[in-house]
This record gives sequence, structure tokens and C-alpha cells, in this order.
Amino acid sequence: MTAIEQAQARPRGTRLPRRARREQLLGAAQEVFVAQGYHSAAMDDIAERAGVSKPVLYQHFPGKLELYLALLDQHCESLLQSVRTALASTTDNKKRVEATMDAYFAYVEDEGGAFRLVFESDLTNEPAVRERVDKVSLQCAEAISEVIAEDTGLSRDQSMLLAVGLGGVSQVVARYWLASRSGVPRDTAVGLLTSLAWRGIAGFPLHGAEGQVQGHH
Amino acid sequence: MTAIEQAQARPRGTRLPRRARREQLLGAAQEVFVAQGYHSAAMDDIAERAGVSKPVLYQHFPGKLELYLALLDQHCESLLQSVRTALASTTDNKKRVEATMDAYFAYVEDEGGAFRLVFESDLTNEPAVRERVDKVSLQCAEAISEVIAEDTGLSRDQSMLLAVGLGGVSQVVARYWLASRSGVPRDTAVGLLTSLAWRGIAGFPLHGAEGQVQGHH
DNA sequence: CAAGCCGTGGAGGTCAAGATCGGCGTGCAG
DNA sequence: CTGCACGCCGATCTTGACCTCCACGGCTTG
Repeated sequence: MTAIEQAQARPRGTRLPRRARREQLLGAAQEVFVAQGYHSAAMDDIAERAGVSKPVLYQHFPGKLELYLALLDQHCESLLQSVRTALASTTDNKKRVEATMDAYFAYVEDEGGAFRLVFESDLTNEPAVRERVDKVSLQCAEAISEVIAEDTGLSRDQSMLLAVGLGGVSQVVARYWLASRSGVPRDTAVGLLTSLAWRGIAGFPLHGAEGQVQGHH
Repeated sequence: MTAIEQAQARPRGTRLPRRARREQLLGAAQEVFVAQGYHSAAMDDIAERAGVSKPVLYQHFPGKLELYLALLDQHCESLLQSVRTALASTTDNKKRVEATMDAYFAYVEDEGGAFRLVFESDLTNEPAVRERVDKVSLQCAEAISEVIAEDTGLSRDQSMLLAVGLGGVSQVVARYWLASRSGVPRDTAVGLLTSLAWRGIAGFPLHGAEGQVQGHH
């Protein structure tokens, strides 16, 4: 149920306990921010969407930025959890790749488009936002790079580069897949990317010994 | 030479031919937009940076948006050209991958940070901007996917997914590489990604028949 | 040499959007 | 029943940024 439906179900005069009201406001804000982006989203829009007046918003959040940050934190945490869970779900590295790819696809597909707040924010010039987005990207990449470093024996810097790359592919392709709505089902897309990535990774030193490969660096 | 140096070299009263003035304004605008983003950039800032007054800006551009779009178009075109040139630079598909990766790195490294206008715009909610960014991404991906489709025999949809992925890796990693300033030199980073991507691609159908996983060409 | 013209400059209008103040209705305690 | 407290609303203020109006000075032409 969207926030606006909730708001219409409970017409404009209803009084809510403080905690519930806050959650409802967060929901409405997310819908508006996702649909319009930070700058185009007016506090009036959010208030109207939630079926309350503007002062109520300011009784729950100090300002527009803090409201946005609350949502951003929430969804950054969510992404990080998904990735970590995926990495920990198995010890088979190929399945790890697949699970991680799928985590990105699931993240992009679900949550009412909240991934836009993280991956397509129009407030990256605000240091507080930039910091959060950079941090979650870095943390995801570090989690991935640990596995890569262990599996390939590459240096810390180099495995980070690859990890950033793998996260990047997942994120970019997942968004493209969602937007393009081409006929490719999610499983197929994930499988395709997993093949691509796994063969790529599997060619590095530790495996190169067993499987022979052309020169690298 | 930055626009502000030009402006200081020619102190504030100088008259310029129309074409030259326009170019100088574009330069100043690019510096400000890159440094501050669209929203934080004030027309006053741009005018001051260029060493002129605001009305002059409006004699060359109808408004802030059009000024931004002029720059955006310019750099979208530049990226597309780089990618197409890289793809056409050889018929060896592995070198194609490397050249294309390198094109993204060069694009991100050079041009006074102009890649931010394309990859990190804070105006993606403006339809005109969204359209341009989407279009250039799509055109790059299509150019890449043609090669992939021909080389692997994958369907149009599937090769587009991979192409988007390759473009995405290049772009994301290049930006990370630029920002992180880790010790990895550009050649090494490009080489690493090329290994990753090429082994990944080379495993698809057409090659799987001849060389099980890796080597050929 | 002189007069006019055109581009430049600083100051101001307008408007959207974030942030806030005095009333109102509802429910509970005495 | 009645007063009080709490949360909510309509209306307003203010800031900041985009976008134009009246004076000035250098170049050109007769």
C-alpha cells in the first residue's frame, strides 16, 4: 500500500501516535523523492502525499536534508546487508558471484525504487550525501575484494579495482535491465553476467596455474 | 589555461568577437558546473568566473538550462566519438576491448572533469538532460553490442546486456580509479579490466566451441 | 575632431520553495 | 460538565537565484 492510499484511507483529520506518523512520513517522502528527485521534490508535495500539512513534517524532521538522509541511511544499510548476506551464503566462489549479482538485481527491482536514492541521487554535491554514497560503495567493494584477494592472490589495490568493477557491472546492468524491460528474464540476465564475471575472475593467477591462460599484466 | 586565468589576463573591460566570447563563457561555465554541480552553480558565479556581467551571459544563452545543455551535448558527442574510434581502431577483438576501456579512462581523466556533467549530473530529473544521458549510454552500448553480437552469436537483447555491463565497468572503475588515487597506474588498471572482460566475453558460444574457455586469436 | 552607437555594468523585480506562527478540534481528567 | 493539553492546519515570511532595466565608455564614421 502506498502512502497516498494510506492517507486517503485515513482522511485528513486523523491523529496518529508519533512513531507511526513518522514512519508514514518517511514512506511518503520516499515516494516523492524517488519519483521526482531531491530538488524537484517540494516539502509541500511530501506533506500533501502524506495527507498532512507542512508544519507536521517539521515537527518530525529538522529539515528537508535530514529527512532525505534518514531515508538514504536506511537504504544504504539495506544494500550493504544484502551484499554481505549474499557473499556469506556459500563458500563456492562461483555461486558467490551469482548470489551477489542477484542481490543487486533484487535491490534494484524491489523496495519501491529506493535504489534511486543511492545510485541516482541528484544531491551528490551535498557532502553528507556524497559521504554516505561513497561509503556504502566502498564497503560493498571491500567485502567483495576480500574474497577476490583470497581467491586470486592479487594485491589489495588491484582486487579493489576488480571489486569496484563487479559492483559497478551489477548496479549498472541491473538498472538498465529494469529500465529497458527487454524480454530477458532476471534469471537469464543474472546468469549471463555471472558467466561473464566468473570466467573473468577465474582466469587470474591462482587459477591460471591450473587452467593456463594467456599473459596477464 | 582555465577560464579565470583568461579573464584575468584580459581585464574586465575587454571586447571580444562574439564567437570567442561564447567559447570563453562555455569554458567558464564548465569549470563552475564541474566544481559545484548544476544546482549550486549560480549564474553570478559563472559570469564572475568569466570576468563579465550577467546580461552578457543572457545575450549568448537563453537561460541556465540551455547553457548546461550546450556543454552536455558537446561532451556526450565527445564520449561517443572516443568509443567509436576505439572500436574501429583494430579488428582484433581483444585489442578492441582494451582500446575501449582505455577510451573511458582517458575520457574520465581528461577534459577538466567534464565527465561529471555526463556521469554525475545532478539534473537527471530534467527530461532534456535525462534524454541526452540515456541516449549516449545507449549509443555507446549499441556500438559495443554490435561487436559482441557478431563475435559471440548472442541475441540482440543479451549482447546489449553485456555491452551495457562493459560500458558500466569502464565508467565506474575509471571514476573510482581517478578518485581513489591508489598506486595503480592507468595502464595496469586498464590491463586488469581488459583481462577480466576479455576472458569473460571470450567464453561465450562462438569461442566455447573452439577453445573451451580461454585462448584464441 | 566630434558625435553617435552598441555593448557593458551594477542595481533591482519576481517567484518558487523552505521554514514558521496563531487558531482549532478532539479526547481525557477532575 | 468543563477546562486543559496535544497535535494539527491555514496563512505568512524570508531567502536566494534566475532573469531584465537605466547609466557609462570605447570604437567608428562623416
